[in-house]
Amino acid sequence: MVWIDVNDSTPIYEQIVNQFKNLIASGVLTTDEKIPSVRNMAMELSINPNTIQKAYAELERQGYIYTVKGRGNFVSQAEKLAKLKTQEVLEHLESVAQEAEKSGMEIKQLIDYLESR
Amino acid sequence: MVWIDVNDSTPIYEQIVNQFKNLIASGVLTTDEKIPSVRNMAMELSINPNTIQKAYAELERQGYIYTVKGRGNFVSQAEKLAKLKTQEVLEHLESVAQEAEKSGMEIKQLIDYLESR
Amino acid sequence: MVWIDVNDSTPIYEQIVNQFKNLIASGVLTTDEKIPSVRNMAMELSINPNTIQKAYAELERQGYIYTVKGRGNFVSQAEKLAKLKTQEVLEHLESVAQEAEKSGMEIKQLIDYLESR
Amino acid sequence: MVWIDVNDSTPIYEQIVNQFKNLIASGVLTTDEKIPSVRNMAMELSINPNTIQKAYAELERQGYIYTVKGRGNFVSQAEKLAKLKTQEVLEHLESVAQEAEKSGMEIKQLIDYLESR
DNA sequence: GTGGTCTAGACCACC
DNA sequence: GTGGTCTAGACCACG
Repeated sequence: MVWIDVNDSTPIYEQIVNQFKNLIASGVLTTDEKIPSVRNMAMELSINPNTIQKAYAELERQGYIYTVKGRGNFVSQAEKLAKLKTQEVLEHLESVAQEAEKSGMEIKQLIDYLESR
Repeated sequence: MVWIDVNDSTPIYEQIVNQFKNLIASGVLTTDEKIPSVRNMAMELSINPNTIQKAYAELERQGYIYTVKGRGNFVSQAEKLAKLKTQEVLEHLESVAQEAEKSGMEIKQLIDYLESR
Repeated sequence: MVWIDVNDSTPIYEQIVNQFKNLIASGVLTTDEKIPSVRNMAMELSINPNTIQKAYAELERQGYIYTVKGRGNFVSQAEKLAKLKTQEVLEHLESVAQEAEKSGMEIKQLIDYLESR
Repeated sequence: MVWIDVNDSTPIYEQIVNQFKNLIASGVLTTDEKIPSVRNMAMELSINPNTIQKAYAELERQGYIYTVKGRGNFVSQAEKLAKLKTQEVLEHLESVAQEAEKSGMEIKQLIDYLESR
């Protein structure tokens, strides 16, 4: 369900965070569903438990999951989260749009690219 | 012409690189134009010359400027570079598009956003 | 495994880069093998860590190694790199060939030299 | 007869030295022929006379030209110089050969390349 | 004055 | 522990 790419320069914990956000936003993980424990996840990916811990803490901070001590980590209300993620993607899109403008491109070029994909 | 944002977590040298790439791509800096010397730039921004050095080395590596020892740094053929930068922006756009798909969004949402800007 | 020659006018970081490229191309270092950490290398050669850093950054840029933050630097797919290095050597050979022609020599002289080595 | 390439990272004075060495070795310039004065050369190439001075000094040091105060600079015995240059080229070839061996290549590959040019 | 390299020492993010 | 960035200050080659 989740995997890591050591060749990718983005921090491992961040790779994990991103993948969970995608899984939740796309509906693969549903509201109140339990996600793997820190230990299991660490063993499965054979990485340091601290790294998983950090990823889960970040997911909780951003509101994607909630923690119940002694029971595990669970997905928050997924419908709301989909909107959250959508907004985040649009913010990234906004960044690209601004980058394009700063370098003298027209927004139309971006639209053309998306349509021709 | 160029400034740095200490609150921005991206490395200073990278901020400088990006700004020069934009200035060149947008035609503000023209072919063979001299850019500020390492020392002047460092004093103006009150940061260490080594940091500017690193930024300029990266710009040269990416082909945006060329260096003449003892004389300074100069803008490469700007027309070609604009295309280079355009391609780079489209790659960033592609990343966002893939991120959108992974989280269950439709590309149309992105196009809508761009058109309504 | 690696050493530096202070009498050599080529920059220290470049000497290190070249030696690693040779070690990788010749198969002494194999795919995914870990190379010494920046700090260890610096202590062993008793030079500044920044210089090693620069060398490793250059090796990564040229695709010979990849970096995992917090873990270290590792050799990329060595088989492909051997071809890369071969191509580089042939480019150097081409330079010599052109130099020979400019100064009125015959290519045959070069071949004779290589055969009589 | 001689020109400089500012985009080339090799020092200007060295570019001039190399070109004269080639012109002499290939017989374009003959024994005791006068070469342009420092001033003329500097004006023609629109560069600093000091740079030409440095180039001529280097050529004299290597035995390619000799200076007569108040009269100018002249080409040394060209036949000997051709051999000198030949030897230099072979030394460069030797460097490439050693580089090839260090990276696990066969000398035959170099010969093949030269023959197929 | 220009860029290029190196040292010494520090701080941060990541694992 | 790892690599990445930055500062401060120095020396060299080049023009």
